[in-house]
Amino acid sequence: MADREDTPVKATATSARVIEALLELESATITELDDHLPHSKSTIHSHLETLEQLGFVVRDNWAYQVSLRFLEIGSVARNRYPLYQPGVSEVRQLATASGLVASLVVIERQRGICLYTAMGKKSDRSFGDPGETLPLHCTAPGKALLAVMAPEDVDSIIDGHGLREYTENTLTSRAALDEELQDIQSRGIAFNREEWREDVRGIAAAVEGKTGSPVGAISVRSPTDTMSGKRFQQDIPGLVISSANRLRKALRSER
Amino acid sequence: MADREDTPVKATATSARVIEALLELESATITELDDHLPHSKSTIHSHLETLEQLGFVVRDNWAYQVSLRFLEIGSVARNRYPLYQPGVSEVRQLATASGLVASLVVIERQRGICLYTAMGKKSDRSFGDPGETLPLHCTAPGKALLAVMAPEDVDSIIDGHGLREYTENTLTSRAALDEELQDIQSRGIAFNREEWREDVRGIAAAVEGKTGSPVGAISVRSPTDTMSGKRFQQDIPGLVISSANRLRKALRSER
DNA sequence: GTGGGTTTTTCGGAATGAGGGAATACTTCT
DNA sequence: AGAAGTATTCCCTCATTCCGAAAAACCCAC
Repeated sequence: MADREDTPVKATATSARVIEALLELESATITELDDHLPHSKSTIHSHLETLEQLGFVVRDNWAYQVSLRFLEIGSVARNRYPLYQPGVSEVRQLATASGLVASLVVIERQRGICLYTAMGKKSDRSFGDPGETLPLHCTAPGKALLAVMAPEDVDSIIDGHGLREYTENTLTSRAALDEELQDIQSRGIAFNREEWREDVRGIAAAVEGKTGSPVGAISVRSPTDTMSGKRFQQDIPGLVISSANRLRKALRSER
Repeated sequence: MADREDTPVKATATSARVIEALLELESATITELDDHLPHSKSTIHSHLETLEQLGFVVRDNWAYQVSLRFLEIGSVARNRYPLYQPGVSEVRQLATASGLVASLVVIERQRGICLYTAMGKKSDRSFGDPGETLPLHCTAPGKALLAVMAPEDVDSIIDGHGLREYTENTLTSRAALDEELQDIQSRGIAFNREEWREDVRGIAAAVEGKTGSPVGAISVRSPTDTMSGKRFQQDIPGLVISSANRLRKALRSER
């Protein structure tokens, strides 16, 4: 979220700010938006009316909200990923086999983004909604993806986002991260030991395209008590690796 | 898609047109967009650069595409619906029990919109993506919703959209539709007998809020050969009705 | 019903920014 | 290297965005 004032088309940026404010407030009136935005009420009113006519915003009396149009467009964006269709069934199977939360993650706009999440028996759905972003340097799928990326791309991402410390386990030095990525690269699997959130461990494997560039990662996560010992070191990693292998094969046969 | 030239903020409408063109073309260059849009290349370039900076569009060299940001925002829009969370598990259960495709549908912007779709054993995923719109007058969930709406709202929807004929079974006269809605209202269940697409039958029940206004519908659909006779008349309708009842109860206990 | 407080919507005017066309930079193929 | 096609920049003009204030709509209590 750097400077967003230098866009060529300012009015579109204003509309985007209105949408963003609607996201934060869930549902808002014009006066509420007026408090959260550096614009006059009449301006906000114009943009809301425009966005409503275009179908991006719905109003219930005086409460404005973002519409499901975003979901429709988002579905198109998601279906574009060749990983998606074969990934869904693979993630479901992985969730069932492990009993944990399994996700499909891709990289877009230098961020990790969740495409799909399936839940196993003993999992609570705390996060992992489609479209949700997750940091790359301190999650299992994020690190798995970084490990197969071109070094210059990794540099540009780390330079842009830094290595924010989420927990005491977060790797915050570039050297430590590089060493870890080397490790992940040689083993073909990435671990997250409560580096992002307390009491959440994760395991992930990246899936590369034919050029070696990453197309996504498949991952599972769970509270620490269900992810420790041999289960964390061998059993679950085995499931993840074979899922990733099946996915690679499915992708290769498709195109 | 009526006149969209009279929006207060024209630049936002232009950006929306660019996004829409990107949806149709899946992925496009500036010159391709130039052919599909009544704007100069420099204008299109400005809007694409703006949309990219705002995160709504991504580019891979010269191919522009809509981004997963829409999915993220769409998720927020979807989670706003109180029907969604309890509906997902109900739809899954219904899909498993029936072996067919089950969906959760709501009304927004005078259209039926699919919130979630689950698939049973013998179902192919031909349509039903989240965010997908479906006509109201010739689908089971659509008719179920119309049947519990206030008459004036039904009028305004029919007036706005008409009764387009999709197949020879589509109800195209207002009188026939009204009679059908009456029927649905008294039975509490709606049927679609290939009125929208050939060889697709559907069954749905609406879920009303405390004020009687509809909050959504739960439905199943399948090719005709698996939906006929007693199965179509009794077995599946029974499953749908009990699902809807459980959903009503779940909604009532939540708030 | 009637009226006050609140919120939305309309209206005009001034400054700015959107948009078109042509020129330039870039990439890719021959 | 040259050519063809593409993206990007530049500049100028007219339309438009944006604001502030006034008007209208709405909700509440009385």
